[in-house]
Amino acid sequence: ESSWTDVVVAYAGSGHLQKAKAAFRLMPRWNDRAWNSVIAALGSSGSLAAAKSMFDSMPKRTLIAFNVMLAAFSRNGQLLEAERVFDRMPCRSTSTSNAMMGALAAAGRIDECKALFDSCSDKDLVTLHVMLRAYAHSGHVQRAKEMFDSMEHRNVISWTIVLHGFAEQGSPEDAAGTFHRMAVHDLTSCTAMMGAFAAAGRVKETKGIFDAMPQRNVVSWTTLLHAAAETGMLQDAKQVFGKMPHWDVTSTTSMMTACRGDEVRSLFEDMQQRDLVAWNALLSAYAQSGHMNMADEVAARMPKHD
RNA sequence: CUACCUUGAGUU
Repeated sequence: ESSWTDVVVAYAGSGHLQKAKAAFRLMPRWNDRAWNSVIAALGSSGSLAAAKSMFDSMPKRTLIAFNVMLAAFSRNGQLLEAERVFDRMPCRSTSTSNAMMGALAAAGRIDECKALFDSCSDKDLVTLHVMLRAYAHSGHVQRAKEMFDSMEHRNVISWTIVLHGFAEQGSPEDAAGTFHRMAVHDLTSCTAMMGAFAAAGRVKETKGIFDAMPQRNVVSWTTLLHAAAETGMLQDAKQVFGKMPHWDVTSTTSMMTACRGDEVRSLFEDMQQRDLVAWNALLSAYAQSGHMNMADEVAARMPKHD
C-alpha cells in the first residue's frame, strides 16, 4: 500500500506520467499522496484538462490537492483559474500563497506578486525565492540582488536564481562572480553558469564548466550543444549531439537549429514527441532558407494552441 | 520538522 504510493510518487515526480498512471490504477487502495502526485504530474505535463477532471473526481480534496490544482492552472498560463481556486479554497497554507505568487509572477504581474508577498504572515525560503525570481526575470535584477543581499538564510537555489538573473540580463561576468562566490555548486547551478556563458557566445568557457562538472544530464548536454549550435560550429554541435546519452524534444530542436536542409527535416521526423517549439524551428528553417512553399505547408500542419 | 503540493538550469 505504502510501497505502491512510493512507486506512483517516484514516477510522477520524475515525469514518467504513463507509468505513474499505470501504477496508480494498479494500487489496491488510493490515498491522498498518490492522487496528488498524479494530478501534479498531469498539470506539469500540460494535461490540464485531465488534471482538472481527476481533481474533480477525488473523493475528498485536501489542502494540498487545492495547492496542486492551483499550481496546475498557473503552469498552464491560466491565471484567472488559479485565482479562482485561490479565492474559493477552504483553507490556505504558505505553499498556497507561494503558488499564487508564482502564478502572478508568471503572468508578469510583479506588483501584485509583491503585494501578496507583503501580506504573507508566514514566509518560508520558497516564498523568498518566488519573489526573488519574479524580480530577476522581469528586468529587475538589481532589485533581486538587493533582496538576496538582505536575506538571512540562503541556499544553492537562492544563489542560482540570482546567477540566472544575471545570465538573462546578458551579464556573464556578474553571473560568474556569483558562481564563484557560492559555496555549493550542484548540477543546476553549474548548468545555469554554462547557460550564462553560452548566451554570451562564449563556447570555450561553457565547455570549461561542462568538463569540470561531476554530474551531467540532458539539460547540461543540451546547453553545451546550444553553445556550439548558435555560434555556427556545426561539426562540434553534431559531435556533442552524437555523444549525449539521450535526446529529448529540447535537445533535438537545438540540433535542428544548427542544421540545414534535409537534416532538419529528418531530425524533426525522428522525434518521438513534438512540441510547438519544435514545429516553429522546422518552420523557420524553411522560411530562412527561402523555401516558402514548404514553410506554408508546415504552418498549415502545425497544431494550433488556444 | 512522516509523506504528497509551492521555489533554481537547456531548445523556437
